[in-house]
Amino acid sequence: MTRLKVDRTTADPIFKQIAAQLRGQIQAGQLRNGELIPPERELAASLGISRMTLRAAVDELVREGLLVRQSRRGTVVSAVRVRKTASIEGFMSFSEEMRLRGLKPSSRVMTFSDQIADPATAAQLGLPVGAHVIDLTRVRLANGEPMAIERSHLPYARFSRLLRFDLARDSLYDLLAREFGTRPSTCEETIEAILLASSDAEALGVTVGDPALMVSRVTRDERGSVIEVERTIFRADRYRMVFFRRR
Amino acid sequence: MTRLKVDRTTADPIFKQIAAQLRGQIQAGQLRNGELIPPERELAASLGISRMTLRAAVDELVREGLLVRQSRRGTVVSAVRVRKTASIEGFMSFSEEMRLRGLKPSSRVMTFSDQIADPATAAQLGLPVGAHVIDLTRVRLANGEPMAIERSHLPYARFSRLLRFDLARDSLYDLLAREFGTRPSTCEETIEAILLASSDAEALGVTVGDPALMVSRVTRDERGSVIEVERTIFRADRYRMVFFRRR
DNA sequence: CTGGTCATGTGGTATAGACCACGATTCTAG
DNA sequence: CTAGAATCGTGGTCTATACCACATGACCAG
Repeated sequence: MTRLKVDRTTADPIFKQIAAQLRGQIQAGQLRNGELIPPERELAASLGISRMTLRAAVDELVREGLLVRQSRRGTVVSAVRVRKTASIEGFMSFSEEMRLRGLKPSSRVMTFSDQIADPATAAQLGLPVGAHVIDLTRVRLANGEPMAIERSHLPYARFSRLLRFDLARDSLYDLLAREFGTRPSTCEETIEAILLASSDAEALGVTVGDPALMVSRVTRDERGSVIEVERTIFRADRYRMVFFRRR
Repeated sequence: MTRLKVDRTTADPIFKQIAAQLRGQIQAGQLRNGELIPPERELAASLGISRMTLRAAVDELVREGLLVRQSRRGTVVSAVRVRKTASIEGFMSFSEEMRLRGLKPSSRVMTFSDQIADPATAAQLGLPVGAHVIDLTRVRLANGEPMAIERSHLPYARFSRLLRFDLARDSLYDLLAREFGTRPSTCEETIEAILLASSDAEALGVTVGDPALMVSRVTRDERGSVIEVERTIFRADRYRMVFFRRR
């Protein structure tokens, strides 16, 4: 285990510094899988910090799954969960996900206008019946190949300015962050298997009756307001979802 | 906010007691969405506990998303995420999930024997080629209706005793815990959409060519050893997956 | 060699106190 | 009345210390 350093001059909390260094050493393989890290008291003393501070750092990595505490034995490195599973935590937009996989995302815009919301969508958005919404329907491509059909609805009152932008080029989440200072914070997803209807199959360039994954998502900002309701249909032959889960 | 209680006679840690009570009050709606809870110092003093202990409790609920800390302002209730989404965190066996939904799980055992593992399964289990595995294939029912076909493989060397039990009645995870002291700790899941082949469709009592969700799972214990490789096929018309995600 | 006993060391929990940064509030000078 | 200054209160961080339960390994009696 390489020597860790504490910098008391920065604003960065000590426990975050330690956590970052430990994380780096684990991910770089300097700390090997199954290896015991030094006891908390010893490690804290050698760093000149309190044991409680060190524990805060270790806690972080335990939550991330990189370390596992074994009561009365020690704390071991658990890097089982390497980089294989990318879409682990949090959630991502199509653009973000494709970039993470090393693919180039793009879009073909099918619909981009404001409309009267159907009652179900309005309810999901937390809007009154008859409210205006932005309807953005895009075929999403990765390296030029159709992967999914994504239909998003956003409250018009809040995001009407969005209609000025080119959603074929820009990422929706990027635009929301840049132009509105809005960041997705939580979402609720429903995943089901469907058969492709003819229009969707055509847009994706596959056969009618092929299977597909349908992911419905309600996205909220930090304050809990719904910012987007989205339904994406993924080609089953090109897309699968991978999760890493703990309990 | 209802008065909280601390019991210093139980083995249950104080911070967990407080966390459980706060969680209950939020979920019961006694603490309303957006409401500020009392300042940490004040609440800790009124409970006769240290501020750090109270913070440990609050930390738990913050991680669960039930509370949100706002620096220099206070801590607010954020119960957007009500109980609607059950299958949120961690992962569950079929039995556990159905019970949580208020349905009665049962099984029809199709295969339950030891076999030579095919190479791919052996690799996933971390066993050498040609190793013995237990093959457990069951039709899973909820309230008597077929919901899924689940095929599990477990290392024979470790779990051979399992073959003595009745897997039509018992939950696999329950047995692993009770008889082997083994608890699933992490898993990696892959979700895809497929079309049902004739044999699977027949077992589920649906039509060939219907869509289905296929969930492949590699489950590990606390020490990172693979304990089970499982592939479950769910009827699309009766099953969807729901996730709550944060980022 | 065997079985039990006991000391040691580990993470788990709890405490009381301290200082910081900064938003909100109150006070004060003009 | 207003603008700026001072204060207060909040969560965020850090410290030093204490005790607990129990896994482990050393030790000892037989």
